[in-house]
Amino acid sequence: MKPDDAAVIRSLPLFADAREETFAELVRTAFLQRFPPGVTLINENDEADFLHVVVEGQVELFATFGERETTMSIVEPVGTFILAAVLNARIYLQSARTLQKSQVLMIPAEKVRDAMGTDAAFTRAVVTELARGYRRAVKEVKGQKLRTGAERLANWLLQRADAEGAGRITLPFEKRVLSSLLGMTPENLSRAFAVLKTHGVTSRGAVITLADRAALAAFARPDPLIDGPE
Amino acid sequence: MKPDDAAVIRSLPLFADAREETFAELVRTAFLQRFPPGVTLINENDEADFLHVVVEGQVELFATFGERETTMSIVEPVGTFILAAVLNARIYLQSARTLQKSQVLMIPAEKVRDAMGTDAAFTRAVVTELARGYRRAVKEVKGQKLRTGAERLANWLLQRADAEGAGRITLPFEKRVLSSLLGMTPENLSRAFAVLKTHGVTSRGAVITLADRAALAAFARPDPLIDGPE
DNA sequence: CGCTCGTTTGAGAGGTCTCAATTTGGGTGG
DNA sequence: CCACCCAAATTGAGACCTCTCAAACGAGCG
Repeated sequence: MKPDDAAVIRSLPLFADAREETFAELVRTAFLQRFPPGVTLINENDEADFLHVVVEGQVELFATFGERETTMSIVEPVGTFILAAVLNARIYLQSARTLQKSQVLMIPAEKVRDAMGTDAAFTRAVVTELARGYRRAVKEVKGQKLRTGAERLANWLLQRADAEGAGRITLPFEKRVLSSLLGMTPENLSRAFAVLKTHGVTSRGAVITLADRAALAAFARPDPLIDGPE
Repeated sequence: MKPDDAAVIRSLPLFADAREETFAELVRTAFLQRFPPGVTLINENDEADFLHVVVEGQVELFATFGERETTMSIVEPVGTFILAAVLNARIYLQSARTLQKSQVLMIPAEKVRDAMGTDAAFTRAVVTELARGYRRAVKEVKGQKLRTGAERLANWLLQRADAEGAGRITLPFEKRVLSSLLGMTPENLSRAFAVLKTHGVTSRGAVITLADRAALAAFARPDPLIDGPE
């Protein structure tokens, strides 16, 4: 691993407060691997062997039930995934596949658990990160149960626009993935976009333009208790 | 608080491994309050002041979006709620109200955070409990996105029947609450029960009978990665 | 006994899904 | 650089699921 990769990972909330020895030991025993797009990294039902850190690229977390499948989240640099399964030494609830050429750091689960026993600051960071993820999942449930598909899309667009600080968004992945992330079919996403056209949303390919933010917000009714990043 | 109440709380996974002083301090500064049914204990958007432990009765966690409302979970003795908000000193994402006459222990959030700094075993238990809740929430998302209403009901019934070890279930709360917990309307729950009639499910009032577990399971396709308790 | 509230049933509208047919747009190879 | 090609996206039709509104039913309680 390159020194600046290590520096970026070190700056993650999860590792920033850890002691030097703790971080060194975690990184020393970790593997940094490159993957082409479309590779399955983990399968639900497998034992949680590694904490994963996306250093480069894009990873999709998804879940299945019989033949049905849904996208649970997209992890981009620098983000971690399946912390909970690692901590409780459980099996994965979600599968993961690369959407782009990616670079992933894999830290042995055992080392993470060991580090918690010896580094209180790291443990505190783990708690904070876990609680953050927990709250994200709760918000996801709220969005799914309380909003329609078009509302979820509208709020996703608003959030994205705010993050990019513009009225023009470029989708970071295919619409098919977005539809699954929002809990609908690709066909339905198209129709949701058609609905939002009456609120100033136009799309050409992957480029979405929000002509009237206020009108879209009036429809979406964004709520920090559902849309907030944490 | 009565000594045996303290003993029950002490036996919770969250507190079982804590040092004696830690537990004593937490309980010493806590309030044990009784509430009649229908009382709102906390409101989403309020600051997280207390970790709540349901000692007796039944508490409903719910969330709202505009005029819409949905039940997030039901907490029964002895269970805790809103741990994540307490740990990260954030606002509540969910509201809570009593469904029955209840007794709730309220531990000041600050004391919980303090205890984590001084008691590593307690901290470890907090991590485990958090991760458990996180995984529960992920499973909830999976169920909502991957299953139909009737399927969610069927799996809920199977889980309940297994817990009670019988083919006959008595609903622990109103069907209205169950419908909201499962993410549908009361009318739709009735129709879901009608669907399950063809799979051996009959109901008279709050008493549900599963005549043919195998047939119901064939319809529900229970999955430990969605239905499991943790 | 009769009220009240939860539940059920019915009808109709809206939302979502599947299947199928086009259209679009990006990527590749000539 | 361009034409082709294929996957992704859109559009349409019909079925299914879910929601709302309304009314009837039933159980529990005063």
